[in-house]
Order: sequence, then C-alpha cells, then structure tokens
Amino acid sequence: MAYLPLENELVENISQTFKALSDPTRIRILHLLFHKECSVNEIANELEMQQSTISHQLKYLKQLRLVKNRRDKNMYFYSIDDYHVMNLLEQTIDHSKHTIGGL
Amino acid sequence: MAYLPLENELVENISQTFKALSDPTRIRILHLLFHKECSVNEIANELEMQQSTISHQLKYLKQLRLVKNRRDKNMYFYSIDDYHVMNLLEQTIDHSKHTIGGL
DNA sequence: CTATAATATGAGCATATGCTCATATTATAA
DNA sequence: TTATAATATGAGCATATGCTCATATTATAG
Repeated sequence: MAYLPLENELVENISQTFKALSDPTRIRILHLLFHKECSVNEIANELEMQQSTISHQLKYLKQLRLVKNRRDKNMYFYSIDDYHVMNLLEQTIDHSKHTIGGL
Repeated sequence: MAYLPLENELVENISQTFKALSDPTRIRILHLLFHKECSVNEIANELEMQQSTISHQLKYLKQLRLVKNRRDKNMYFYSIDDYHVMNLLEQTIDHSKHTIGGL
C-alpha cells in the first residue's frame, strides 16, 4: 500500500483512541472490566483509588463508548463496550509481558 | 484467563507505548516512515510542520526505540524500528477508516 | 578555513490532563 | 419522609505536553 497523507478527522479519531489507552488508571479499569462487570465501588476498592477518580474516568470512557453501564438498584455496573479497542489493549499487555526486561 | 492485577512496571510500560501513539504529529510521522525512510526535512516538508517540531518528536520516538536513524552525509534518515507498535498503529488506522462516520 | 545546509537542543508559553476535595444527585430502606 | 448508600459532578491545583523561537552543533562544499 502506497503512502497516503492521513486526513485530519481520521488522525484525531485515532489519537483519541490511543489517548484513552495511555493512562495507567484507565488501563487498569479496562483490564478489570474485561474480566468482570463491576460497580463503581468495586472498581475503586479493587484498584485502591478514590471513588471520585474512578467515576470521572468511567465518564470519560463511557463518552468514548469504550464502556457501558446498567443500573441495578442504586448501583451502576460497568462493562466493556468496545471489543476492538479492548483487543488492542490486551494484545499490548501480552506483548509487554514478554518484552519487559528484555533490553 | 482469570483477572490478575497489573503490575506497576507493566502498566507504565503500556501507558508509555500508547502515549507515543496518542499524538497527531507522531501518528503522522510514524505513518509516513512506515512507507518510506525519510530525512528530517523531508518529514517536515511532507507534513508541513516546523523542522524543530519534527526533530523534537523524532528524538522522543527514538528514545522509545520506535524509530532509528542512519547518517548519510550531513542528513539523518529515519525509519521504523518497532514493527509491533507500528502494527498497532496501522491496524487502528485501518479500523478507523471503516468505522468513522458510522455513529 | 569559511559559509552554508541539515539537524539538534533549550527556554518559554499556552493548553491539556488527572487527581482531590467538597458537594450534588439519585435511589433504596426503614 | 428521612437517613443512608452509591454515584456523579464542579472547582481548583500541580504536573505534563507540544509547539515555537532562537541558537547551538555538525558536516559538507568551495
């Protein structure tokens, strides 16, 4: 495939996706949700972070449609909504596990 | 695979990789180099950006070993050095092309 | 050796990011 | 209805990020 300049909208879109995956807290949240649907407090407890921090990040991830939520009583359960992006993350986690330490 | 908390070093490493891919200028540089080895000025001209900006970003990318360079006379030619990360990017570019506009 | 071309680098600035604290909102249980 | 649990939200702050300008560095051509 020959080189073609990337259009602005496309680049912004890609940038946005990677930016979402570039923060340690969001990486941890997504990785956790990949294995188990969780309420906000469950996530905060598991990751030992403040409820507010988690809530803000979930809002960020939800607005990008990377996660979704459902309500049960007065709790919100969050889960993965974008499996393509999730695949990127898990793929990179696996790769990193094999790579780390090697030079 | 069951859930396992991600170790700090691993998360930092992954975060760093995605951070590198999260900036529009770096995305454009990498995509260009993926198709063609280029000098600093060639990149600056192609992307219509300042030489200084490109040089700074190349230093950033080189330090992460995503690109490498060779010298020819008094020019430096840069090229891709990490094809796994490059694969992540191209994969996402392709996916975005099909996705954009759709909701 | 000197002028010039190509690249690198440092400081400064504006904006973005992520967290915390305090508080608001919403729904349930009593 | 009221107290409480769960979540959401806004303001403020410290740090990170990316660009530009000016200048330094390095190598080549003459």
